[in-house]
Amino acid sequence: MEYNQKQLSILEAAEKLFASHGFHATSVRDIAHEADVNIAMISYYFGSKEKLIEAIFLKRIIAWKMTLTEMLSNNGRSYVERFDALVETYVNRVMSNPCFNLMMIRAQIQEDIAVNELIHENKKEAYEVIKSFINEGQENGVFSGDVDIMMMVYTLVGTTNHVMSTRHHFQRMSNLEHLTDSQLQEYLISHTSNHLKNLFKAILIHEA
Amino acid sequence: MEYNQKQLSILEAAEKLFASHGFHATSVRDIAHEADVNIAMISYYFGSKEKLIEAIFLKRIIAWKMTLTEMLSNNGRSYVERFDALVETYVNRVMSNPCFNLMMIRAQIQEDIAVNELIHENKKEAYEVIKSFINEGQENGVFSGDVDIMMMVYTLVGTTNHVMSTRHHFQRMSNLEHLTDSQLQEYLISHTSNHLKNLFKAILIHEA
DNA sequence: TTGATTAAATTAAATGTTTGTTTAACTTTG
DNA sequence: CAAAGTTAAACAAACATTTAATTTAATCAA
Repeated sequence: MEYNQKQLSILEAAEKLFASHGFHATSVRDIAHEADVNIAMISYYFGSKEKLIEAIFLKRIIAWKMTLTEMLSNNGRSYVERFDALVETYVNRVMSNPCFNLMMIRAQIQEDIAVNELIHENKKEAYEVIKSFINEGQENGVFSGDVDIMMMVYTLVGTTNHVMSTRHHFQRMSNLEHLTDSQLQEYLISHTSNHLKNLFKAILIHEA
Repeated sequence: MEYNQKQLSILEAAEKLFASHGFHATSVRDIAHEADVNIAMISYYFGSKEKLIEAIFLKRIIAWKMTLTEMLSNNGRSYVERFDALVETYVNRVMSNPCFNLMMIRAQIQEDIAVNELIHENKKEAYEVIKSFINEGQENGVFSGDVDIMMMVYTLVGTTNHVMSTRHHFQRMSNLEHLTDSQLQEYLISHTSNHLKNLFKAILIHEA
């Protein structure tokens, strides 16, 4: 799991190219060129193009699982605070790593890719963690009881993914073409997470 | 624009294969085989693989534009009724045509595909139609004034797309594996549109 | 209704390019 | 000096597209 500099530049280049052109449209030659290494190094280090994409997913998925669990099990903060943190952190993470998340979206659509099962298992685990958290909040009377948690998670993920993956459409439609890429990213993070937090609170929090 | 039976079976086969494997992973040989026509017929009728995908998009986009405009400009129904119809019809349309909509999602992610500009123009048009409708409802005091219409549309599209594109993950996570594909589809349509209608009404309708 | 003529439809085969991967030779490193 | 790293070249397979030959369908004068 420890990668040297050459392996890391291959992983980075592959993530970038797989994200913008797709797995099949990206040749190992393209990756080698982008990473500035010889073509044979990819087979040498990763075995094959398929194994390469698997390595990319594993690296990211493990990192997210840790963040999620730590974030929700932190008992120093209230349920609402932790829920807000969940939305904010998720949105931030997706917007800050467009390349990887585009790969993720693509892989979920594709049915014939090997990493698909890996993704499903980890999505399920993540969902169970969130569900337990909400259920706990419901038992403590903080969250409303008649919430479809699954659909709420789908709205969180679906909205964020859609904003991220069509961010340049969004930019043009909102007349934000004067913003730089990082300014746009900042705008989308705050805008999307505020929108979602409002939306969820409207159905999740008992009226005072 | 009038297609014969052979052209239609090519279009149908291509839509199916592009959707499940992606544009680049689908060879014209695969399409020819699925459509049960000779390989050369695809170049003969559509010129190239690129032109073929453009033809598919044009066919669908024109149909949706008509539906949307008719639906919202129907003055026989109230604003709320028309808004509900918008959500319901959109969700229904996406869920009932998974192949085409997966192609759409894919194309929006991909930056180097020719149809991308076509999609952007039509998304913008559709958004303007919806925005005018909501604004009209706001002027008439039916809808709340402080709604981020753009983000709401992104939640509609994002949630629906995400449910549709990961519908088999959804099925497994919800323990609905006993349902047939068409039963699942029906379940997802009602479930998703109800969820979204509730969500939007919570932020869109003035409290009575 | 015939037979000739022409354009459209259809085909198998060939084209030249690009693909992922391997090889075998070479260089660097410990 | 052996193991790991690196390379250009070679490999067969698959790719989109074109070609040239053949069949089908339509038109129309006799």
